Amino acid sequence: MKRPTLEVVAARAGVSKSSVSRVVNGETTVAPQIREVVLRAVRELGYVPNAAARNLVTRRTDAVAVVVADPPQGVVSDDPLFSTVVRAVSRELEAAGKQVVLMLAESDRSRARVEAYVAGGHVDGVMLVALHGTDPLPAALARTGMPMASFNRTSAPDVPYAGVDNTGGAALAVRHLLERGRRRIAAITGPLDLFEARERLEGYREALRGSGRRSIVALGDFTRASGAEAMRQLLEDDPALDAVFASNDLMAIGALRTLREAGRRVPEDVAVVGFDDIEAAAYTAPALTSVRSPMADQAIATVHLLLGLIEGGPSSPVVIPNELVIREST
Amino acid sequence: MKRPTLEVVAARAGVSKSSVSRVVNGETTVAPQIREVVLRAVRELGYVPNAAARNLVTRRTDAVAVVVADPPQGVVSDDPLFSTVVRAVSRELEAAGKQVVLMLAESDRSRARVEAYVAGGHVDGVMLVALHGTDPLPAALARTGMPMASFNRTSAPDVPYAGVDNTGGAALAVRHLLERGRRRIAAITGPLDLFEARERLEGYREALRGSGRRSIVALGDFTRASGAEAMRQLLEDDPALDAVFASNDLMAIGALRTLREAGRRVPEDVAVVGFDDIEAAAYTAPALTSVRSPMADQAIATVHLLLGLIEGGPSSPVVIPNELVIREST
DNA sequence: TCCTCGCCAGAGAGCGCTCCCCGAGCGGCT
DNA sequence: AGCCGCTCGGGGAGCGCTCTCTGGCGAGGA
Repeated sequence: MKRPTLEVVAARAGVSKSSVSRVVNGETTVAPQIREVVLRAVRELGYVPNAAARNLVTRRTDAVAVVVADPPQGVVSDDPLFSTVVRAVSRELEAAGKQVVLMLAESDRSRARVEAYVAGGHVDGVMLVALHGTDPLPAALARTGMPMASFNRTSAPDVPYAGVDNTGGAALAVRHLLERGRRRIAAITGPLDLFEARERLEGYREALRGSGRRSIVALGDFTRASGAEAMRQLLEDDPALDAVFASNDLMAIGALRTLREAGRRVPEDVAVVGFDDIEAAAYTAPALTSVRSPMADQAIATVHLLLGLIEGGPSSPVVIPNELVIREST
Repeated sequence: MKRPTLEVVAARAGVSKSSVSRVVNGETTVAPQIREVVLRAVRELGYVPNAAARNLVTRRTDAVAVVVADPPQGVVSDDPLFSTVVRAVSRELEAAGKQVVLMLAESDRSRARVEAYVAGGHVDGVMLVALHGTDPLPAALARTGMPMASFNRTSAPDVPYAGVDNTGGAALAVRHLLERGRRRIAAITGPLDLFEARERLEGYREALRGSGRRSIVALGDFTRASGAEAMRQLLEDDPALDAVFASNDLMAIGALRTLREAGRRVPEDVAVVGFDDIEAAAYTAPALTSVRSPMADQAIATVHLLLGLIEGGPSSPVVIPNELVIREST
C-alpha cells in the first residue's frame, strides 16, 4: 500500500509539483481554480506529505523533545507531577503543531542518547522536566545551541525556566503553622540537589528565623516512603514536636501514615502541611493543608517560553505565584 | 553551525560514502582498517546521521506513536496509570531503539490529527493506551494497516493487546470479602464503556452469584471524586452494607473518604477492596486491600507485542495474572 | 503599437542518505 | 598459467519534497 507523492497528485490535477506544494503549504500566490483542483486531487488520493522528505529540505522538524530526567529509582515515578506536566505540555505543544518526542534520561546511556539526538537536530527545541540540580545534562544540551526551556530551575544558569515561588510558598506554610500557635515545627525536605527542595527548605528556615523557634529537619527524597521514614526519625529526635512542614505532598502523605501508626492525632497533636496541592491531598485522612502551585500553569508557561525561543524571541524566567489551601490537617 | 554529512566524513576518512554508510550502520562486510579510520573521522567531526534523509530512503522511521486516548475531563489524568504506563513503555521502546512520539487523543480534532499522522507513515507502529470501548479510533487506525498493539482490550477485535484478568481479579476480591463473612457487598464500577470496568463488574457479579447475596452497584468514572460520590449513594441506598468492592483504587480512596465522613469505621463497619494496587493504596488510612495487577509488566508486554508485530511476527493477546494484596481495610 | 512590469505557473536542482550494481583484486582449483 | 568465484570498496541513482529561478502572459503606460 504505497502512499501517493506530490508528483502523483500533480499529475492527477494536471498541474506542476510546485503548484501542489504551494497549495499544500497554504501559500497565497495561487489562483483559486488551481487551488481548487489541487485540493480535490489531494482529497481523492488521500495525499499526506512525507515528513521525512520535507524535513530533509526545510531543516525544520516540527518536533520538540520533552526530556524527563530523574534517576532510575524514580523519584517522580508515581508522582502526579509526571502525568500532570507531561499531559499539559503535550496538549500545549500539539496545539502549536509540534510533535512531542518523549525521552527519559535515567541512566548515563540514555542521557548520552538524548544528547546525541538533540545535537543531531532531530527536533526544533527541548523541554526539560524534573532535573537534578547537579545534572550535567542541561548544560550539555545548552551547548548544542538548541532552543530550550526548563520546568523548574536547573543548574545551567542560562536555561530559561518557569518555576514557582518555592521560598515564598514554604514561608507561607510555616507562618500558617506559627499562626496556629505551633511551637516546635519540623521540616521534611526533598533531595537537596534539587533546587525546589533547597528553596523550600530556605523558606522554612526564613519563616522560622523571625520567630525564635528552632528548626528541625529530616531528609526525604520526595517519595511517600521517604516521608514516612523521615517522620519516624523526627519523632525520635524530638517527641515534643507539634507541627511538620513537608516539602511535597507525597512526603506529607507518608508522614501522616507514620503519625497515625505512632498514635498521634492530626491536627490535635501534630499539624501537617504539604506542598504542591496534588489531587490526593484532598483525600487523605485528615485532608491535607498544602501550598498550591499550579503545575499545569507552570507547564504551559514553560511551553510558551520554549515556543517563543524557537521563533527567535527573547526569554525571561517566569515565576508562578502560589497560595495556601487550608484543610483539616492544620 | 552546520552538521557534517556522510560525504564530509568520507572525504576526511579518505573512503567512499558507501563505506562510511556501511560502518555507521554496522554492516559486517567492512575491512577492519577501513572501519577504524571511518570511526575516527566520525568521532572527530561529531557526525550524527540525518534521520530525515535516512527515513526518506529506508521508509522506516524508528519511531512509535504512543496514543493516549481519554476524554478531556481526564479520567486518568491524575491516575498513576498514565505515569506508570508511559514510563514503562518509553523505557522499553527506547531500549529497542525506537523514538517515542506521544500523542494525546482527547478531542475529535486531536483524534483526526493522530489518524492523519499514523496514516502518513511517520511511525513504524502504534501503541494504544486508555481507550474507551466505544472509541472509533482503534478501528480507524487498524484500517491503516500500521502495526498496532493496545494496553488493555479495545473495541476493535483484531487489535492485539496485553490485559489483566479483570474478571478473575474482581472475583478474587469479592470472594475474599465473602470469606471475611461480609453479607452485603456493594460495588463501585468504572465507566461501562471501558472493557476493564465491564469485566470487573462481571467478576463481582459472578462471585456473588454463587453466594446467594444480592448485588448493589453504583457507577463511578475511575476518579476519586466519583468514588466518593458513588459511596454516598450506596450508603443511602443500603445503609446496612458491610463491604465495598471498588473497580479501581482511586475510587476506593474516594469511598474511604466518604465512609470516614459518614462515621463508618473501616474495616469494622465496612470493608473496602480496590483494584490495581497503586502505590497510594499502601498509604491510605486504613491501608487499602487491593487486587494487584502489575501495570508495568502489562505495559512491557504490550510493547513486546508491538515490536514483534513490527518485525512481521505473529501476535496473540497476553493476559497478565493478578493477586490479592491484603491490608488493613478488609 | 510596443515595451515594461507584475503576477503566477513550471522546471529542476538539490537536501543527505541508502542500496544496487559494477569492477578490482585475490586466492584456489583445474 | 589461466580461469572462476568471492569479497569488498566505489559510483551513482533516486527517495519526496522545497524553493529559486525562469518564462509566459496580461495589463497598463508611453
